[in-house]
This record gives sequence, C-alpha cells and structure tokens, in this order.
Amino acid sequence: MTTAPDRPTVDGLEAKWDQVWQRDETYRFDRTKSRAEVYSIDTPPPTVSGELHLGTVFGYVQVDAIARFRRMRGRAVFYPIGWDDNGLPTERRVQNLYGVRCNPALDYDPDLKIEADPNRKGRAPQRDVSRPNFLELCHQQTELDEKVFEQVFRDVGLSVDWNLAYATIDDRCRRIAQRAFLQNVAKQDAYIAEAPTLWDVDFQTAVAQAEVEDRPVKSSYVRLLFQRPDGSTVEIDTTRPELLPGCVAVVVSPDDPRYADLIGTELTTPLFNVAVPVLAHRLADASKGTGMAMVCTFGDNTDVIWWRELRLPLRSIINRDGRLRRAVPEWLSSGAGSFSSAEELWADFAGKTAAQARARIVELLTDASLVAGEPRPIEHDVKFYEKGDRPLEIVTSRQWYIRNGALDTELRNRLLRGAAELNWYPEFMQTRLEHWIAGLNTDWLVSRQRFFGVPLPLWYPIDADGVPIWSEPIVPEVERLPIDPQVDVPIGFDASQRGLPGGFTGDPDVMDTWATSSLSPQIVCGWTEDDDLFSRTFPMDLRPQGPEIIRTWTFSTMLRGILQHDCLPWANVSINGWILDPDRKKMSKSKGNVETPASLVADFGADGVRYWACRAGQGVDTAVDRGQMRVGRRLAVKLLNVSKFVLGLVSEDLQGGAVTEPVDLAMLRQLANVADRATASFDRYDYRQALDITEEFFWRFCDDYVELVKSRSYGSDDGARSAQAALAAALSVLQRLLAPMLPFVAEEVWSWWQEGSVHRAEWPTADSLTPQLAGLDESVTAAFDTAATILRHVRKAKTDAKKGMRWPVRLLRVQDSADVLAVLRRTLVDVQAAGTVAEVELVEAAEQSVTITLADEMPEQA
RNA sequence: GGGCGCUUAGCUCAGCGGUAGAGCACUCGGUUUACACCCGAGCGGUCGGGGGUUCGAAUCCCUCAGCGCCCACCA
Repeated sequence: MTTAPDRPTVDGLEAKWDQVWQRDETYRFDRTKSRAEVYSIDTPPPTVSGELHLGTVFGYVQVDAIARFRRMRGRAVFYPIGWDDNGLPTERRVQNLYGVRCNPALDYDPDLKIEADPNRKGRAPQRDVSRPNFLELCHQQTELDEKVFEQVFRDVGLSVDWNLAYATIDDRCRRIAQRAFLQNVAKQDAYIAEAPTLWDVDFQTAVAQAEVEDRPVKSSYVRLLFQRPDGSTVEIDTTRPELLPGCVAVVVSPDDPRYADLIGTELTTPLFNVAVPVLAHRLADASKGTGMAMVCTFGDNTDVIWWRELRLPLRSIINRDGRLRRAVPEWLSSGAGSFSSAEELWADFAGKTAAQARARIVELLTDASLVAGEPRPIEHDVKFYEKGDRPLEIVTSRQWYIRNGALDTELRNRLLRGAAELNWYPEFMQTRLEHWIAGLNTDWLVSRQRFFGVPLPLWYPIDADGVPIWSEPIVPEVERLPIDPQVDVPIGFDASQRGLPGGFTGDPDVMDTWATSSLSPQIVCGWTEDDDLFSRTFPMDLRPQGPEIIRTWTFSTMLRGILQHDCLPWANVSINGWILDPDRKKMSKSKGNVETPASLVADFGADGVRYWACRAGQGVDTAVDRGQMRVGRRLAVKLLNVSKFVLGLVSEDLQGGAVTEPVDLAMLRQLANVADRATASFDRYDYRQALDITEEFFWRFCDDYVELVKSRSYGSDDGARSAQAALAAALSVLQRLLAPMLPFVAEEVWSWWQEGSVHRAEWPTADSLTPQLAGLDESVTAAFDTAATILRHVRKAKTDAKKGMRWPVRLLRVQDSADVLAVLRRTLVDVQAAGTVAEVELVEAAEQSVTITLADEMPEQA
C-alpha cells in the first residue's frame, strides 16, 4: 500500500504494473481448482508475421475485460495464449526478409548465416537454401516476432498467463497435431485420395475450400464455333478459351428445347478438331451464355461435377506450375485442322502460362474464323487462394482429407446441431457457421506441399518397381511423436532404404496450419499429456475470435472436438467486430502503420485504447477513433484525481463506519443497482453495457455526490462520519467496477489504500454494500437525486447570471409536494454548502417551482 | 444469385413497445484549495423512404433504397 502522489498521472502506469503483475504472478492459473471453479478461454493464437495489427488488440482487449471480470468473480481463469507461427505467412515473411527460397533438393549447410534485412525489396533475387536451413530461419524469425507481439500485449494489459504460452510449431503442438491426425486415420476420419483439387500455381500447393476467396477479375467472353456432324456450327461462350484443348464434352440443360436434338450427338471442337459428346445435365443453365457449356478438365468446380457424374475422360492441360503441358496431348494426335500436325499446333502453346495461351488461342481462332463476333469484355468473380496472386487452377493430385460433413449427412447434421448448441455473442453470427457447414462441397483437404508446418507423420512402403504404396501408410509409434518423416526412419527399415525399391519414402507434405490451430483446446488443456489439467479445463468456457475465421477456426475446432471427443470444445463463442479506418473503410495497411497499437498507447495510455475497444459491442464493426481514446484517457485521469481527493477526505478509521445520512444512503442504493446491472451485463458478455452503466454513474458520483458532501465530510461529527463511510465504500466499488476495462489506473488507485491487486479483489455486487445500507429507509432513496436536481438549478442560475460557482445565493425558494420537501429538508446542509446558499424557503404547493435569488456581490474573502 | 448486419443530433454510438439519449464537436460562462488532461450551462434529431399491426412504434411485421460483410457450380 502506498499513498496518492501530489500530482497523479497515468503516464508510465503500463510498465510499472506489468512488472508488478509479472513479479506477483497475479494472473497465474490456479490448477488446484475444480472444473466448476475454472473459467477457461481458448484465446486465438495470432499469426506472427510482422506488425501486430490494431484490430487484433481491439478484439483481445474485449476478451481481457471478460477474463478480468470472471477472475474477480472468483473463478480460476485459465487464460493461455499462443502464437500461430507455422504456415505460409511465416514462410513468405522469411523469404522476403532473408532473400531465400526453400529448395528441398539441397543439403543442410551448418555454417549458413543470413541476417534479416527489413529493407529488402520483396521481389529481389532469392538464394536457394536447404529445407533444414530454411526451417531454421523460420524458427529464428518467429522467435523474434513473438517477443515483439508479447510486448504489445503486455503494454495493453492482457491478463493472460504467460506461463502457458505455446507456439503452433513447437514440439508439443506438433506432437498433439500428429497424434490427433493419426487417430483420425485410425478411425478412418482421415483418408488419402487422388482427386481434382484447387491448386495455387505460385505456391505450388493444394489449398482447401476454406482458404479460397472470390476476387473480381476483368475477362471476356469468347463465342466459339463448334461444328455439328452436318457441318453447321453451334456457338458456345467461354471465358477460358485456352482450356479448349482440354474439352471433354458439351453440356446443355435437359429442358432446353433449342438443343434437344443435339443430345447424344457429337460436336467437333474448333481448331483442335476433337470430337466431344453433347450431354444433358441439370446444372447446365439454359440462361447462361448460349445455353451450352463446354466441359474442360478442369476450369471450375462445375467441370469437376460434370466430369465425375458424366464419367468423362481426364484431359489435363494445365500443369502444376500454371503453364500448359509441354507434351503434345495424345488425344490431339489424330490431326489438327489446317496445321500439318498436332505437334506443329501444340508448339504454339506448350509451356505458356494460361494468360499467354489464352491470347494466342484467340488469335488463332480469330484468324481461322472460328469465333462469332468480337470478344465481349466482362468482369466476373474468380477463385483465388486468399494469400495468392494468381487465379487457382484445378489439378488432380494425391492428398489427405479429413471428413467434415460435406459428403456425410450424419456428420453434417451433428455439426449443425453443434452450431446451434453453442451460445453465440452476438447471436446472429451462428448463421454464418451454419451456412458454411451447409455449403461445404468437399472434405477438408489437410495436406500442403509446403515446408514450415507440422509434417504428416507417415511413411509409405515402396514396392519392387519403385512405386510408393500410398494405400498402406506406415504409422509411427505415438511415443516417437513428433516426427519428421523426411528425417526419421520407420521401425523395421534402415535409413539407407529411403527412396529405394523395397524401401520406404516419407510423406513430403505438411498439414494445413488449421489442422494444428483447430486443436488449440486440446493443446492448451493438455490432451493426452496432462490428464489432470485436461479434466479441470476442458471443454472450455469461451472461444473468442474474429468474424473472418468462423469458417476456418470455429468450424475446424468444433469438428476436431466432435471427431476426437464427441463433444463441443467450448460452450460460448464471442465474435469481435471488424476495425475500420476513421473514414469507415476497411483498415488499410498504410493506415495500420500509422495507427499502431504502440503509438496509440503512447498517445492515450493503454487504458485509453482499452476504453475505445470496450466501448464497441461484440461483433460491431468499429472505426479507429482517437476521440474515444482521448475520452478514455480522461476517464482514467478522473479516476486518479477523484480517488486522491476522496482518500484525502476519508480518515482511515472511518472507512467502515455507519452510513446514516439520506443523501449518502441514496447514493449507495443507486450504486448497488449499478453494480448489479453491470454484473448482469458482464454475465451475458456485454462488457460494453457494463462500462456504459458504470461510467455514467461514476461521473454523477464525481460531479454531484462528491460536490454535495465534501463540505460535510470535513470534521468528525455524525454527518462527517456518514459521508466518509459512504465515500470510501463507493470509491472501492467504482474502482473495482472499472478494473476490467481500465486495469492500469484501477490498480494504481487501488494500491493507494488497499492491500493486494484490485484484479484479485472481490467483484462488487449489491450484496457487498449491504452493511453500508443497513440504515436505509426506503423513503429516502430519492434524496441524492432530489439534492442533485436542486444543485443543478442553482448552478444554472449562476451560469445564466455569468457568475462563478462560488457566488453566494441569498435565497433559495423551493415549492413542491410535502413528500419531496420532507426529503429535501434532510439534505439541506449539503445543498446549501455545495451551492453556497444562505437562506432557504420551502413552500408546500401542488405546483413545482424553484426560485433562486443571487446575492448582489461577492463577499470579501478573508 | 442467396444470406447476415447496419441506416437515430455535424461526428461516433446507445436505446429496441409507453412523452427522443450520451460522448465528442460547437457556442457561452467560470482561478470552485481533487482534477484547466478541469467545472457549469446551452445549441442541435419529423430515429433512411413507404406501408401495416397497436390505445400507443426509433423499437414489432412487410416492402423499397443505400452501405458493409459472408456465401455461391463465375459457360
């Protein structure tokens, strides 16, 4: 316990209290508590890649307020945090920062030393390094980044237990991710299959449906002329003429009378002269284009459906690098129109990018008069990998999948039930998850052809001909996890047998980063590693997160919970809003660099920034608003000053004394209601309303109550004792009510007169004020409002007369009902002192009026 | 194409069936010994448009418009 300084300030509170909290382990989880006494939070592990975005701080602060409330309510709060460092964002950051590129063919160089260069241009030439060297750099860089992130989180006062920190690439996470995956394999919830998948041609990896986004792209329709058996032509629109050599069929709607006679016949493709069948399918839309669609393997997801359902041949044109195949397609070999040979024709396309091939093919088609009219420019949505720069292609490849209900009604319904069983804050976010589940069209593709991730923990035997037997994976013993099949050798084999006939090969892929972060509850709660901890924390209480990862993180975590434990991993989901620029546009990168969390904390204090975040409701998109932060800072400063003042008025031995005066009792009665309403708000995760209610009362406490009673509180008579007891009780309650939102200033003022941390203090409710309210007679509950109203009249009279607040009032005349006057009479000491009123006249009458007569002059001050 | 959310004072937002609210901004006034990072007072809105339910609607229903977001098999 210290005393209030002469000139209290909010500056420097962040560093001061962070240090104390760290020293005292204020937020350490008490793992002796039972499940019912624990409140466990599944905090999102932020992606560690560069600057921590203000939007991240925004959401985390809101959750922290909830965590602090639960802690003060007596729960043992289990509040871990982790870093999501595995995955493509880190790879890309390392590539750019160090100027390297992973080349798995190279050998490890133990002497390699490369320094990060933040000023490197992202496109500058890259140096090839081995896979182990590349992974080393990834680990090295994420360690640095995580330190920076931790400091920001400490600066804004997150009350996480840093002892529980984890990283999604660390040993424990790799072990748990691999173990869970192996259990999925054992239960046949995971399977390997060769199938068309969305493919990013730059990153050279398959991607999952959840990582795909639509982007508008300028394109154009080209109207191709296909030839009927009788030599006449039909017109077919396409935006991807370069796929024409991969055309396997033409589909029409079964209900389209225009083409009914064509169904079952064959057409010949322009330029390439390949015969393709005309087939009917329900997904063909008579209203799109000319009503005929050419099916290529593959242009889009519909092509995949047609290919599968109509049992069409596979004619792959695009390679995994996004370029057209080099070898002449065998189905062209029969001849190619005006070209003397298929070879001659294909020479124009082999190795070209899709865009180059498109331009060339349109040229050739136009020259040969095989198109109708000019290309018509359009803008349409095209699928992109969310982190990619070029449109996704669809290629056939062998990949691992985890069942997610897309192809399985029973699982899908179980997931939909789960979405409905969760308590959502705000409620409408539930719909987003339900729509996502209902719209899934493929199982979850979890293998990625990347490097910095959790390896798929599998090997495959190689048969006598040197071909891997994909259907018979070799599974490691769980004690060996985590393993890297590129380095580790399966039992029963020798390292020298790697890659040889009769030997083995390690799975070269890593898992989707969500395959690890979807296990965050299992990771933090110690699944399979600490059964005691697991039983005290799982299923968890709260999953807080951003709206943009409902389809990925919320969904996949729920899926893993159901597959692994047949239960939901948490009971409540809270979705924060989106951060917008001050002009209400989505927060841009450039702005993000100006309005960094650190700079805003420097300008307004952590409590100011937190106030802004806590003023925004759950799920409500919010603009960066320096004005709100300034208001928050002002509130913090006010709490410092009023605390200092009140503590100066209150003598220590009177703090717990009896409250007897009507104004004091009435104020405490109102405060008791405030505490209960704030508690109820927090109970339904509405930190915003709790702050609103508390803040509103806090200002009335400062401006009206303290002003009314400060004069009476001097001295030691009964009136003074009552005022001091009420001031102390109210101050204690208000400091605690504000602590979840303004933890630094609340801790500071608490330390001036209380032992221990305010964040470990008991949360105030109406019950906690019962002793002070023992003398309450319900007839005086209006005393505070009555006195404050009269004081307001007096202030207005002085303001209207352009006088200062100390200007004396000669006569205050109040006309009102007997009941009101009776209450008012008992508050006159305070009203007269606060309003500098000399004489009072109370008149009983049906009509209400207040008349104030100011003195003619200001008396000389002694 | 489908869905979700939003539209209230100049700005940022609360209210979500019973006579329009807060903060900021603005105007005016004030050395009130906790605070000038202050105090006091004031100005300011037919609650996006239209229709309906109701004794009564910013609040419920329908519809239209604008903005934002999510999803979609994007010929």
